[in-house]
Amino acid sequence: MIRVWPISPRQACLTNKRSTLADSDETGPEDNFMVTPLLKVVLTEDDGPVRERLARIVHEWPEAELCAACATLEETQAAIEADDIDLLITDLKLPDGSGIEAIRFLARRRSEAEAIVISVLADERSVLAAIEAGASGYLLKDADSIDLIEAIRDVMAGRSPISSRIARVLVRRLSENGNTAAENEGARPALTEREMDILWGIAKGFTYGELADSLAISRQTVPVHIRNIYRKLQASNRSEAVFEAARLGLIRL
Amino acid sequence: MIRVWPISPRQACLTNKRSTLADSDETGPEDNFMVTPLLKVVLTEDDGPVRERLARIVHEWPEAELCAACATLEETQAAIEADDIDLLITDLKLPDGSGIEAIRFLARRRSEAEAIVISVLADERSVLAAIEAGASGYLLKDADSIDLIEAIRDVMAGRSPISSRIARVLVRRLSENGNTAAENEGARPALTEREMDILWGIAKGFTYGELADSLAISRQTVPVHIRNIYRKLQASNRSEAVFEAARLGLIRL
DNA sequence: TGTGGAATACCATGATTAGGGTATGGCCGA
DNA sequence: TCGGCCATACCCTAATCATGGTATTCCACA
Repeated sequence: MIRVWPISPRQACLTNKRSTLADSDETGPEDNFMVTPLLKVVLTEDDGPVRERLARIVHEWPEAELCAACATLEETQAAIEADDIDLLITDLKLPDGSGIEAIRFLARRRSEAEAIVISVLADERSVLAAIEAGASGYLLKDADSIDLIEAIRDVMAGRSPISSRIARVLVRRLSENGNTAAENEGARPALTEREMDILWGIAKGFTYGELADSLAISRQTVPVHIRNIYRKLQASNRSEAVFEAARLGLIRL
Repeated sequence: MIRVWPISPRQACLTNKRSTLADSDETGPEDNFMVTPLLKVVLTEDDGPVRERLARIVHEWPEAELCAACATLEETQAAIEADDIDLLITDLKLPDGSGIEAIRFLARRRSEAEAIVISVLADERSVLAAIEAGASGYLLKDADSIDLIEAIRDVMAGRSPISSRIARVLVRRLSENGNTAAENEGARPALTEREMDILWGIAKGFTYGELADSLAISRQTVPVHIRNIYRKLQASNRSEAVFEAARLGLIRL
């Protein structure tokens, strides 16, 4: 079965050139439309009734083809192996492992496929692990009524359907980065330009002589700068200075 | 005017301990409710008609008090100064600056206040800057119809109302972290436990003698491990080894 | 069951480098 | 004019690097 399907940003991005996609489409003046096979979906959920309910939603949606409805990690991996799927919708708590492993498995096989998590878990570890594994969507099961089709449309269009409670975890994580960076900014000792040059050389393992040559200064001047760096970083030798500098973000790694 | 208001996780978190938080799931016993004044809101939006529309929504909502409806950054900062507000709803593009500055300003004055961005901007820089400045919500203006009240409820309950297109930016950023970490995992040389001990000591600036003492091994053994570390990290001295180790994420800073 | 390899540990020495101290002078902005 | 930054110079001690070795344990593979 073949259907007309609007090009998603994701798809356009994934094949190489947009022109390839556009050229293969002869259905009309709108080159935003192309002939696309059904979206191949695998659904994983260990709870039978819930799985049935979700499966029915996907199944009744004419734009997708439900390749498999799995209850375990093993089944899911088999389903991913068996078929080049476009989307995995998975629970996290599975009897034989975590849905995160399924997402990783999918990412390795088909990096262009998408994954949506549907789970009751909202703790930071689960959420971040799922995102880092490659999930693009994360819906909380306790939501009054998950609009699964809306979520699928979102994710295939390059957006991320995420419950607001889950989103808070992401926001907190990212804002922490900002805060710590900003805090360190204040506590960061001010090194002079020359000292930064020297610091870089130290990190790269240069000796006094190499440092002097590369900066075109006297060999005897180098250790003076180095000692000033030690004082400012409260270090007493090179490796400690590099460690402190890295910790304070003075050196970009 | 005084109203009964459920404790938000945010508020619970600020008052004291996490236990309060866990118990505060909506319909619990009476001590989950407290007497609270109206939510004090400042709204900033440079486009007049849009501002009027949003202001009316907030104004007509009985649970909030609209302290000010501003068109510029300056007005916003003045409004924040004038009143201990609970929530800032702001656009990013303002005639005299960025709404991000308003968020930063608010974070400095009242760190417990929340901020929601409503903007047409969806680029990574704007989104991440807003989040790092302290925004908890980010709604895209092109959304068909923003449910502002729902967003306010979300954010005051410790959730993060975020448009799915914006969420994708956050997801991408966080999953990149995961990927680079995972990639480095592969390229990362495998140091033995002993070598990691030694590496730590090096980073802290220990000498051979201190290293030997702290690990209870012979002074002569230390340089052997160190040379092995150099070989594995392709370094030729201590500082370079620390630098490489930090770069590869072998050392948590 | 044996055997190779890796990791760990120990020993020794000469050449090189780093670290600490102290001193002097030029330059520039407050 | 003073202080901070940069640069230069010398000397001495301590530490490191690159070499040589040898021995033990443990694990994987044949």
